[in-house]
Amino acid sequence: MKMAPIALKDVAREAGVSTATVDRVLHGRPGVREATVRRVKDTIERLGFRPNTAAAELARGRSARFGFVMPENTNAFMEEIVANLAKMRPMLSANRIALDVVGTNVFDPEALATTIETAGPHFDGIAVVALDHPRVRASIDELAEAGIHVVTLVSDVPSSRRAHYIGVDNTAAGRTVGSLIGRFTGGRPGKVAMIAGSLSLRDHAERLFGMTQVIAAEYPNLQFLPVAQGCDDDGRNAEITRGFVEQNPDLIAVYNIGAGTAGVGQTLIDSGRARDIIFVAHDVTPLTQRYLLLGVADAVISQNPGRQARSAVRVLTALSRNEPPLAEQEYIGVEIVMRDNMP
Amino acid sequence: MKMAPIALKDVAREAGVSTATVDRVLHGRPGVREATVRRVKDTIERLGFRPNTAAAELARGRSARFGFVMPENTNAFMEEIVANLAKMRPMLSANRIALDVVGTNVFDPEALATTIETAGPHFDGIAVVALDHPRVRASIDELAEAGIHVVTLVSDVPSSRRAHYIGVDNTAAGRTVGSLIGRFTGGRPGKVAMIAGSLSLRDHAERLFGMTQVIAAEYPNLQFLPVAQGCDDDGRNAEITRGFVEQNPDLIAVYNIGAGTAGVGQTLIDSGRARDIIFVAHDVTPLTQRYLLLGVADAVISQNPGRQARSAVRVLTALSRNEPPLAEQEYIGVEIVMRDNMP
DNA sequence: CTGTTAGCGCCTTCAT
DNA sequence: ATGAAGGCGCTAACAG
Repeated sequence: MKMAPIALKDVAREAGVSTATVDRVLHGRPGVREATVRRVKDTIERLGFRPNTAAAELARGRSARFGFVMPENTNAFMEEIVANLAKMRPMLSANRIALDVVGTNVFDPEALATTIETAGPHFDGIAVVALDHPRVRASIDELAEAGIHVVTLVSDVPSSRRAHYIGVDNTAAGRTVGSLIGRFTGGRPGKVAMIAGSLSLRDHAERLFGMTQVIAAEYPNLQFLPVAQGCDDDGRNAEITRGFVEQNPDLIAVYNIGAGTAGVGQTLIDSGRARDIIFVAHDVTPLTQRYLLLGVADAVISQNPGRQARSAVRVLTALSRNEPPLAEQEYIGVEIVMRDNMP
Repeated sequence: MKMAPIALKDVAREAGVSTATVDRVLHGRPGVREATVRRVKDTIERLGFRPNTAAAELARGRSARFGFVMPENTNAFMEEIVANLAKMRPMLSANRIALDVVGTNVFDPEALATTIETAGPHFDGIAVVALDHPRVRASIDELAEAGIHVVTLVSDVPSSRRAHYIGVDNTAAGRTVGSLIGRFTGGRPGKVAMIAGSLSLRDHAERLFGMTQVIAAEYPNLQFLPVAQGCDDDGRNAEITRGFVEQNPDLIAVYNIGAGTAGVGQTLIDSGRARDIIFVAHDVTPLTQRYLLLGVADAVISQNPGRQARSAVRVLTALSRNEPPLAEQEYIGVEIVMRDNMP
């Protein structure tokens, strides 16, 4: 007892019009009398008709190509995103959508903007790991103006015309770290060290802001050491950390805001104080997982790269079909990963 | 300069066979000489052909109907799942897949098993919030035997023939809570109270196990009070909590393993010790969010209901198409939610 | 303004 | 063992 699903032609018959007219009404195309529109809409409503996606896709026969503008000097996190994109390719190509990854120096506004402007027009939509800079913003706006969908990935340019930001709220991430460190130190007094890659990176600055905000307001037992910048480099970070450890016997917590976690971690281990000093870092990698297991790191803040990759593709796909992305589904949260809830 | 994508007919032409033969090879159907199979496969490989999903779906014209066997006396978490399923309906019906929610008493093995056996055959696949009980296991195995895909949701029956479990590792969730409480108490001595709904529920028992395991092994400063069972009921939980608070001036942490969090929370607030006693509960709801904001709750463990709903549908869909679900994408992690990283 | 018609790319009888 | 041909439900070009 399975009845055939309602098709467009059923609506046409019931409404006493042709399928072409129903199609026009369905897509709000002009050239249909108001009265007819109403009648068709009523019929659609009455029959509970939903156009078959597969048929529509096939008939439209259009394909899409999306570009991902990613940093060239890959770190583990970015590599994960790229790897996940690669993993989706077969499935996507079965839906006639193609993905290209374009490498660039995302730290150089000029280079990034040029890449966006040059590569952008080849695509139906692009995802950009963006630096928040006027020059970059202009290039994004220009593309958007030209009808190419732009989404920002991992790092946002809030004031631009990007259609969507896929990534976490870095201030919230920082606040979370602040609370974690505050709670983990349990009221004991001591010094807290923060190591950023570069404070001219929006995400690093925001994380730092959130973290210090919470600690300053709620954990008077903790004192900040001056923020260091290590360019996300293991060597520099190791040196910086060594300085902190040696000069501060009362060092109680370290927050590595960016990459270069190996440099920080190894120095803590070498100092013999790894298990006493609270250490919070970002991104789940084999290294940070090991640190969690060993008790070197106490928590890792993660922004699920796989999910961000899939989300970016979904959003770009939705945009190129003129459908609204489902905000709730695309929300990327700040994830706290500890030893016991590692993926 | 956009070249037409490779279609099945291109493969047919290149291989010197008909489209029907290519189709047979593509789906491993019999009736093709070994040599031909090889030739066609090579051609597919060489051209990088991927069958167009939309066209395949359309031509197959099949539809699917999935059943969700859910608890009848809804709690907020289950309601969220149902609400999310409802939200997906329009999109799914455009893909010719329908969803039915079947209510039942999931705590009564007999009732649950009967529902599974009765409702199951009407569907192409079902998702069950399952109780781990021989009677239930048998009904799942029977359905699976009959070729109906079964996935367990939220609560697993590991030894059954279910094709997939969509939910968190509750032992890991418990261990996470143990670590959180251990860290948050920062070495101070005190008593820890645990309130379960019922220890005959697998998930509650597992959470308790994980939590006590960690605390017993790593936080000798903490002592357990005897586990209470409050049937996930606010009233019972309030009473239980009152007992704990009044009789233990050194109560330092409370873990509510199941639902009925309002009962626990309100009692803590009334006692005036809410901010001093560490309180960890499960599931993000308006209530627990408020508790986090107020400092009544210190952390909430979440198993994203929306994600589980979507995952269940994706997995059932994949199964009914004889495709393997993508394990990585369907992994549901234990999420730690604190005041600063609330969704 | 509205209808006719020819596909989109694959699957599925039915022949051969 | 293989091929020919007719859809699946919707869209778009072209008539009228």
